[in-house]
Amino acid sequence: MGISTQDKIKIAARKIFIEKGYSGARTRDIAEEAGINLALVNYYYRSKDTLFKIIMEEKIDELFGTIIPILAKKDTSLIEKIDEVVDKYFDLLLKVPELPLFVINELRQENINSKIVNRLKVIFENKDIVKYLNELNPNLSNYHIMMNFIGIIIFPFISKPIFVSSSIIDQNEFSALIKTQKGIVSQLVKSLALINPQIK
Amino acid sequence: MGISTQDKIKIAARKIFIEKGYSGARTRDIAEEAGINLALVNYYYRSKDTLFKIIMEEKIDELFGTIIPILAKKDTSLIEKIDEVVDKYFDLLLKVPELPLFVINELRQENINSKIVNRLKVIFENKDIVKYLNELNPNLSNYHIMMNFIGIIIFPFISKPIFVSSSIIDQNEFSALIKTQKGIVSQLVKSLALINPQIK
DNA sequence: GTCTATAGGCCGATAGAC
DNA sequence: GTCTATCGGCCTATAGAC
Repeated sequence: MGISTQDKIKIAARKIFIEKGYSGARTRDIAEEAGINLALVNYYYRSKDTLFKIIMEEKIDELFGTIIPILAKKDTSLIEKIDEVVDKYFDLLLKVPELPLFVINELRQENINSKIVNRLKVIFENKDIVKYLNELNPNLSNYHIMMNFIGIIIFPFISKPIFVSSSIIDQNEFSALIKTQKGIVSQLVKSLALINPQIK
Repeated sequence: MGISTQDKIKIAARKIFIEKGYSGARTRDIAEEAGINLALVNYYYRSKDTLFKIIMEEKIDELFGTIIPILAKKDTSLIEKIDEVVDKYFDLLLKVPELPLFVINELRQENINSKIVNRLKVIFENKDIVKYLNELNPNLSNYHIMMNFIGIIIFPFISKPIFVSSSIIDQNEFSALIKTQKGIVSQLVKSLALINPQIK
């Protein structure tokens, strides 16, 4: 069984939108990448905008959805949760390193609809998650913990373009760096426990 | 003395490019923001592309140039250097929080020219900087130290869109969070010294 | 230097044949 | 469902008047 035309378009759209962003991507790029006729993009998805919103929603779920079921579990310790989240994120981000930068960058533009906003709110205001994360360091606010927790995990992937597109390192060296980075991240997240915002 | 037309265009271009990225920005937006006639953009800067490259170079210097003179100083301790870098970055990024995301995102596209690449290389391969930073943790490679050092400082600003555009927090709350974040970042950078990539 | 007007090309979207 | 052809609009860039 081959892939349906509709799915070919979606697969191509994922690649092109992530690569070039909404305004940099052309429906012609997507059609070419999918190996189908330009008119079919509109036939199946009505407009570039509709297609983009579908991809965006999917990617937000992929990026933030990973974290919910793990952190909300009731029978694991906080340390186990952290290790599992770091594990899962590195698996995901090694496959799609551009994901965090794509999502964050498009969130900044006004392409957002209320559906996406609500999805984010559900994640960040989930009471179980807030409660468990707070155990990490009671001196810090929920947002600080959340911001630093997520930030420490994803920043190696966000900073990738600095090192790779400037040819300071290449793709292979980046992959090697990331293997060590995983251990660093794991320890760094746990060291959030030691931080006291009162002292300097 | 008023501002020259040429400068008005550059000031407007900074704002528009940072807000919308290269492909999302229109020369019409820039002209309107500058309060001048559309044709003058091309009169003074020949093309959108030329103007963009000027802004980009300026912003890369702003973002990465800050770090060089501080880290290369010979008469300050590593801890003093870290504190000064964190200080300077927070001053800068409180004024232009969108700066890191803008630069990194555009680096990812192919808009780069060799001039910019070279500038990055000069920074990341400066022997003094490499030597001093390595004192922080001899168990880690230069790139790991550099990546984590820069990453820890800038990720609060990069993750801003996640929290702000989803209305989880607003601009004022973000500013308040950032004040505490500065202390966290300072301690987090120093805790890189304790990390051992061997253990898990 | 600054304006108006427009060229020229690209892009999203659709009409209509098969 | 898939194609070709094309429309209409927008965007960068420039020609030419002042």
